[in-house]
Parts: sequence; structure tokens; C-alpha cells
Amino acid sequence: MHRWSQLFIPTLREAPADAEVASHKLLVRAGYVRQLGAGIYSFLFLGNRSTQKIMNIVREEMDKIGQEFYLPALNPRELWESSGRWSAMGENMFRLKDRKGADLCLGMTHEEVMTDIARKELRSYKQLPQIWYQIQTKFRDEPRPKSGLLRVRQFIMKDAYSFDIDAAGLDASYQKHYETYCRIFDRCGLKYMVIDAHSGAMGGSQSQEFMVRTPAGEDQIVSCEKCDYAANLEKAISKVDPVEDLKSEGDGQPLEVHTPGQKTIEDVARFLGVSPKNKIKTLAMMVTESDGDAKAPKVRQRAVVLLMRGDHQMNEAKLSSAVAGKETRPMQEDEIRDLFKSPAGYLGPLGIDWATSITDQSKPMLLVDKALEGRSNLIGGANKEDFHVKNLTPGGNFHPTAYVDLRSVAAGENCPNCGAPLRMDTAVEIGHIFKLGYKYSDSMGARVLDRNGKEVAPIMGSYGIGIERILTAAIEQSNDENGFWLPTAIAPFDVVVVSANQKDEQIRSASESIANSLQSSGYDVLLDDRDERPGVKFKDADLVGIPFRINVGKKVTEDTVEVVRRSTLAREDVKISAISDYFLALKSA
RNA sequence: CGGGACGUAGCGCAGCCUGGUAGCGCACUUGCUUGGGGUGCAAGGGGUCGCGAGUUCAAAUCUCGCCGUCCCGACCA
Repeated sequence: MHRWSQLFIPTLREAPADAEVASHKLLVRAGYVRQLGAGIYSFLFLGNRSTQKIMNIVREEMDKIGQEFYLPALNPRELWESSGRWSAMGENMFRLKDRKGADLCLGMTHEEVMTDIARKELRSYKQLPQIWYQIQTKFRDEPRPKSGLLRVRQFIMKDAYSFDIDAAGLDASYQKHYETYCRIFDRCGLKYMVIDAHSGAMGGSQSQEFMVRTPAGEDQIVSCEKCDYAANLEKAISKVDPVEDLKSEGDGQPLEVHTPGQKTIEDVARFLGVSPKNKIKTLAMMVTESDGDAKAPKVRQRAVVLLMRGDHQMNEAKLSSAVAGKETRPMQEDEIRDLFKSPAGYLGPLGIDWATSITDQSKPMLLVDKALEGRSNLIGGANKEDFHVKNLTPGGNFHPTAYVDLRSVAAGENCPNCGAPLRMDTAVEIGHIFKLGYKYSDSMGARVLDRNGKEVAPIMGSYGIGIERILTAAIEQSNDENGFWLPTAIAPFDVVVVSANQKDEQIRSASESIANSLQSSGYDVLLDDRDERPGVKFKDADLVGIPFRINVGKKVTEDTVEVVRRSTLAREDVKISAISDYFLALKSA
């Protein structure tokens, strides 16, 4: 049993001025954390108790499917060179030199170290599958740390890695993690959802994120109320209602129309009396490509032009996938003139020699959004100031390099599975499971012998959970102006026993004995034995996230105390002799 | 990295425009008081005014540079 009077729980009446989101304000006010620098936080007594409980849950569940390791945060450069990520990680990686001048970095993730162990030690399919995990500190030099503990530069992650002999094995390891993650987040008492995620530059075939809805989050997620479809906006797809194409005009060949001063989609559509749905939006981008020479790569810029339906928005993550993760940026004015021979506002696909396939690197690419596939008689720019073109038909009078999905889903569009309207929410990512494939075993040279004595690369998965984000998300889900309440499993204490008046001997001793008996029944009890006025103690009790409170006051003369549930503030008189049973019943309920 | 704001006691802020004794609330210490929702009274302690340079007889205040923090954007395996 812990006595408040002996503890360091520095609660604040006011939130720090630079805290914006609820969890940040409350974590500081409740004395869980203190800030040391941008995206760097110290965990004090209560904060540490909570994250330790979270880690214990994670550990208990992970131990059922894997083995716990503990890897170094300090990594040599050569290791990261071997996977190609020393340069790929860019500025997000903290780098330092040792006294001999050798380069080191602080680990952002541990595919490299795990794969290094695997390549040195794993020899046979008989040793597979393996699931190795750790709970360890990660360092990422985020360009913009923000929102208290939501985006930080040093944080604790449970990261796990699986090694299997084949894709079926990976499926099984992945599924184990899926189920384990559900158990972990269920035990932590979170309301979460699992969504399809964008694979990003990690590649890989499948990836799902565990998300908690909250306005404080940074991710946009799309979900269907009717069925279980849910995806990150970076990945989400939807059904679009069919659009009636315009009738061809004249001989059906591209037909220039004078559109003086009409530059935007809306202007042109209004001017010509058509819907933006019959217009083509032309986006001019440049992609940075290298020739793949690892030692002295030649880098060059190449034009990539995107065509979208006039009323659709381009999604950067989808574009990134379409160009295999290469860097893209909008074209500058002179680059636009070079390619289109026209000012912006009148750009279109005609008159340019486009690459005929994705593999043809010699010409500019024309990527057309799938929503335009099969459409006809669209209106686009003429590549000539003050002119647009009618009768544009993809695959007819111009030929896309490829049709790809580039479109951002919008709220209210139709679910790809069941057709019901989709909703959009912001959310915070608390876990991510990932089929990596052969990326690291290939690049780093991990090999085992298969059943036929043939050398093969093991197939990998990686799986992460943000420990502090579980705490933060729980607070975002359950707070009011007076504080927050955590699920019992991750709260620093199960119950706080508030002695309303330490000077009243009967109240004081009743508080002691209640706290003692609950503690010996297996609850984590905090006894507020401070010589403070009751109001101060109640305010603090409401603030610090403990789910239950027992008020010990004047009613002790009737052998009665008051149990307050923080989430609802519902209170109930309970006989002192029945208090253990009362909590026992709660636990089994 | 681009745009914006801020930096004065542990926390929240005023003072700066118009240069001249550094102030308020909370917290803290001591005493009394009070005892079911941040009790009241009194007396105290605590500040290189982010750092550095410049202007001036004199700088928290004006000028320049740097650092730090937050917000928007870019970015975010």
C-alpha cells in the first residue's frame, strides 16, 4: 500500500501553456510526466507505474507466441549500410561518432539487428519459425515532435520480428500477432479498430494498423458503419457512382475550344456548362530516380504527369506507391513549360510522347487514375494558353503509361464492400503489423537450408506497439475538465482511499484499515493520508486517472464509506465490512 | 526546412509600446484558523527577466545575432 503523503505526485492546477491536446495537459497536470525537451519526456512515479503495467500486459501476451530479447539502441553504421537504410533513413536517424571517429546511430527500429542475428545464427528450416521480440527505447529525430506524448523523439516500443520458411508460415506468424495484439489492446481496455494500412517504402504484401479514434490523432482513417471495411486514407478505396460521359462533338477527334482566362477546373466547367466530373485534372510532378548503382548512383529528375477526374483529390501516399516510393514534388514553372510548352492552367495529355510502360524510363510517365479508365469525351487542357480540348478519351486519342489508383477517398463515398456510406475519422496508431517479405533477409543475406538442402531466404514480418501511445490514447478516450480515468489494467492504482479528515482519529484509522485490507486482497491501493482539506484530495483523486475512489468520511460512524467510480462519478454507499467483496464483484463483472 | 507565436520565481500571467526600485495569482515555509469539492488571516523565502553583443548615464523594456519551446505547413520506416 502506498501513502500519498510519502510520494512525489506533483499535481498542477493549471496545464502548461504549451500543451495543446487533452492527454498532454492531463499527463502533466496529474504528475505523470515532465518535459525535458521537444519530444523528450521524463516519466515520474505515476506515469512509470502505468507504462510498467502496460508493458507487463504486452509481455505476458507476447510470451505466449514469442521470445523476449533485449537489443542495443546503439548501432554501428555498417549494420545499417548492409540493409541500405543508413542513407534511406535520412535525417530521422540520430547519428553520432565514437572516440575513434566511427559512425554510430541510435536505433529507430530493429529489423537490422534482428536480421543480423538471424543471418549469423539461423541455418536450417528446422529452426523456423521464430518470433523474437523486445520492449525497448527507440530514437527518431522527428521533424516536428508534437501533441505531448503522441509524437516524440524517444519512446518505448514493443517490436517483434518473425522468421518463416515460406509465405504460409509468415501468414501464420502474422495471424498470431493479429490475435495477440487484439488480446493486448482488449486487456488494456482500449476501444480500437484494425485497418488496412499503406505499406509505404517498407514494401511488403500486407499491413494492418491498430487505431484509436481521437481528434488528437494524426492519421485519417476511413471506415464503413455497415460492414467491417476500414482502411487508412493512404490506402482506402471506394466505389464511385458512374458518371454519364459527354457526347462526342464534331468528328469525335480532339476539339480545341477557346477558354480565355479560365484556369481552374471550376472555372472551365462553369464556362463550358459541364460538370467537373467530365473534366480532367492534370497534375505535373517530378520524380527523383537513381540508376540503382549502389556505389555511385546517378540521380535524375523525370516528369510524371497525373490525370484525375476534375472533382477528385490526389493522394500522396498512393502516388508514392505508384512510383515505387521514389521522391516526388510538383513541377516548377520552367519545367512545366519545357514539357507542355504551355502555361499552367491549360495542361493536358495531348502532343507529348509518353512512356508506354512503367519499365520504360526514357520518357515522361502519364499515370491516369482508375476513375478515368473507360471514360470518354472528357475535357482537358490543350497545352496552349486560353484553350481546352473536348473529346478526350483515355486509351483512344492519348495513351496512358498506366492506370493506377491515385484518388483520395472522401467521406460519404460508398464502401467498396457493401456500398454503404463511408465515414472519416482522425485516429492515433497504437500498433502496426507488417508482412515484410524478403526485403531484409535478401539485402542482408540471411539464408537457411530448406527441406531439400537448398539455400533460401527466410521470409519476415515485423510488428510494433507504441507503449506510451496506449496510455495517451486511453487518456484521450476518457477525460473531462477535471482529469481522466484509466482502465484498471493500466491505471497506476486500482483505487485511491481518501481520508476526508486526517485529524479525525476514527476516519484516519478506518482509512488505514480499508486500504490495508484491499491491498492484501490483491488490489493496488493508494491511501491519501495527507493533511489536506477534503476538497483538495477529491480534486487530486479526480485528476490522476485512478478508476475507483473510496471516500472515508463522517459515515464511518455508521460503518459506511462511499465508493466513487471515476468514469461516471456514480457514487454508492458500501459497508466497510463488505468493501473487499464489493471490489471482488466488480472484478468478476 | 518555410510561415506564425512565445520565452519574466516551480506553474499560469502582468510589466515592454513611452528605458530609471521586478510585480500579481497559485504553489512553497511558519503560525493561527478551517475540515465533504482547490478554507480564511497574517508573516516570510524564492527571479543571471532564455543567452550574447550593441545603443544609452541607465536595458526585462530599444537594436542585432544566437538558443529554446509551441502551433500551421512540408515531412513522418
